[in-house]
Amino acid sequence: MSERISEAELAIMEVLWAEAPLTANDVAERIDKDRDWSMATVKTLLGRLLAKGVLGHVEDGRRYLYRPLVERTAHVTHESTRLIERLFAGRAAPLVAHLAESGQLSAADIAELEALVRELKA
Amino acid sequence: MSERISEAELAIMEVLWAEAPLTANDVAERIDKDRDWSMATVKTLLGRLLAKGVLGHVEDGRRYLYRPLVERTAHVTHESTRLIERLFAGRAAPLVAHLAESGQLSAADIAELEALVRELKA
DNA sequence: TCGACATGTTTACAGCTGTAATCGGAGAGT
DNA sequence: ACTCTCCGATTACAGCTGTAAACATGTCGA
Repeated sequence: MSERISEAELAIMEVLWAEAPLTANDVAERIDKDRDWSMATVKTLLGRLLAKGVLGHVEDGRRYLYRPLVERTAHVTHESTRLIERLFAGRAAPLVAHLAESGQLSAADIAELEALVRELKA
Repeated sequence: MSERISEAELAIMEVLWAEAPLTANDVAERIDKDRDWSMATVKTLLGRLLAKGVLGHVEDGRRYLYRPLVERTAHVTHESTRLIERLFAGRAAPLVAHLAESGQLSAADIAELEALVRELKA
């Protein structure tokens, strides 16, 4: 299970994670405008996601209502884990250390981390 | 610049980030054994990485000595940023929060984070 | 000098991706 | 009943990936 979701497919999933079930048309309307996809593209991607088993559909008259079959959280966990495995030898802390060293942590991030750590210790 | 490095290509890069310059043969020898690649595969990947401009080579007699042209750190930053942008709206703290919620932080990770946060505040 | 070996280059080929156009069938309007 | 329209399904096609075989060429031992 847990087929890979590509970049373009992710855009479709995000729409359906935000709201479901939706028709193909609804999805197309909600896709980030500056992606500028044709309806055909949206239909292709919906088809592929169905084939991959990460989307499901129920018939509604002559069209489908699509809904996600995997949760966003599961996907996020999957992708985060992959990154950590590939680039940080499977350990999460070095990722955070790297973010800090490469200046990718804002003051707000640091404050949040501090609160988070306090909770984790509790 | 900064062409995408694929999964298989990354294995080659890791070898060269660990030690360079190396000949194609050296690289093949150092590739993780259980990846079980033929010499041909290694040669193809080296060629593609050269074409992408992330590897450089100097001639050494009739063969090449390959060396990375991008630093591992730069690549790691690039990939981390991509993940954070795609799945966490560009904010780093939610990533860490997610790792915590999905139980991907070991006790050691938490200890490290604590130390890290203390340093960041300083 | 001649064949074996090493090494980079070219070609191969299936599967995935991004991006679509086109086809075919079912309703809707006339 | 006939046509227009909507919608999923099929087909298209180039570029990237994973994995490799075949080719060309230069070198080195016999």
